[in-house]
Amino acid sequence: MNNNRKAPLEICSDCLFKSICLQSMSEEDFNFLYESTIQKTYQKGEVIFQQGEKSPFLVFLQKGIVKFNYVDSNDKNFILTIVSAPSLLGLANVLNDDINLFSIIAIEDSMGCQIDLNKVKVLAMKNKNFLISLTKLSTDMFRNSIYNVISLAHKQINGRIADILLFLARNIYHSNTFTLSISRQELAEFAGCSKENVIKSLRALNRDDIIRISGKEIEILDIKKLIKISQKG
Amino acid sequence: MNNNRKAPLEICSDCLFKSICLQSMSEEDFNFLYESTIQKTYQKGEVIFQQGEKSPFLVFLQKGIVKFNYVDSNDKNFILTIVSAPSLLGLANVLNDDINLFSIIAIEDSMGCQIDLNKVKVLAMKNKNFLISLTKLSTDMFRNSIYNVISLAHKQINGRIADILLFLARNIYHSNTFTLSISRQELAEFAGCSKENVIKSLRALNRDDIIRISGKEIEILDIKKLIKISQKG
DNA sequence: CGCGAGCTTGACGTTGTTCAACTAGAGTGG
DNA sequence: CCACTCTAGTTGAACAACGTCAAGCTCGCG
Repeated sequence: MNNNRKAPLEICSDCLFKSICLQSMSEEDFNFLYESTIQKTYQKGEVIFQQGEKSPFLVFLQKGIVKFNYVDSNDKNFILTIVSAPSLLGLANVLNDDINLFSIIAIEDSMGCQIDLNKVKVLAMKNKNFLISLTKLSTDMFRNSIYNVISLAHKQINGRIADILLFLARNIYHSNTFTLSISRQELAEFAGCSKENVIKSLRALNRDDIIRISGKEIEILDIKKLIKISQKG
Repeated sequence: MNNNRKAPLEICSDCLFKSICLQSMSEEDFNFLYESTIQKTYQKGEVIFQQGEKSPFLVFLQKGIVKFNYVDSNDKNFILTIVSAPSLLGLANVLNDDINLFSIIAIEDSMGCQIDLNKVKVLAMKNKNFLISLTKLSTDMFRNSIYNVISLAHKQINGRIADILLFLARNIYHSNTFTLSISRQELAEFAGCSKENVIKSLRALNRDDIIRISGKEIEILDIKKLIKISQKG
């Protein structure tokens, strides 16, 4: 497999994950972790973690964008959140070694390193600063998810679409102009509504000169109005 | 203040929090924590953690039921979840010492012990097993919140009310017959809809002999049908 | 060129909100 | 003891929001 190789040290020399690790562990411990690390590329649509299965690794996403996708008992898809590199994926399973609650799927061609979960556990037990770092990452996720609950549960479509656009601009694309990595259908799965209503909401924002859309190209023209719509719900 | 006293060791002898702590720390360490612990009673409606403030303590809820309440910028209330004793409250702030994201408010007369957060941190740094226990509790919360997101975001009212009734019966009251601790309005804040629709949904379930309601008394008669409604959405 | 997937639009029915009116029970003061 | 008031609960009607459906469109690709 050409998308699956041992991470060569040279390109790892400026690896963010390495530098984060070295803040809380010795070079020796990092090399112990690094030994069994596998660099992988993921094409758009490829599943990194499969809902319902166990995964004996974490993935440090070096490049790309992924969605957290939950499929319910009626085979409906829900996007719980979208995450861009750099990010450590799979943490929800570090301490409880349960099956994956949801899938993580690339929505852009991505690259990441599979890190042996057992070794992570060994190091976390051995090194409290590393454990604290992991725990912080994990609780951050919880905090973020609360805002998602509130947005989804209690705003109507325009407010939710505004939320999502702001989220994408701020947290994923880091720009007010971006090319959407997901379809209208997936936007609907994120917003918790039908794709038709996503379209109508986007059109209305376009008509009112708050955003400019052209296919998957989106530009936020008036971020203050967008924030107002988000807050009003 | 008569609702605020040093926890006397005698009634603490069969304390669940103590026995949990002693699984991962020495008696000496527990006494260090215990020294500054204050036992408090909270009346129904009393705020235990205030959204927007910092709280230099955790609370181990020994008795009672509380709601996690978020107030948004439009002064609307949202109940994020309901938790019953025994439970450790305030954990979201252990590692990130930010302000409280939401309030925690008693919905039944309750009793809990305030535990000094700084001492918890000292012990968590010193004792990795304790830190792991705390982290597990914290990630459990995250996992549970995912199901909440899905229910709230993507089900219609009957499904959400069914979810809430099942949640209350299983996780809070531990019985299919219970006396609601919250008003219809609060149920609406939990379900993310208007109180009128909560009432109509409850009436319909009552009419179909799936539940029996009389004021705040609720009895689940046909749990299988209720589960079916919950799954159907 | 023609196919297919994703996108878009409008019509229509369903679901949920808002509003206003009414009821029941609890507390208060004369 | 009776008004009076306050709050929570309830009901129905009008209206708005949203989902579904069916049809047509666009664009990339073979």
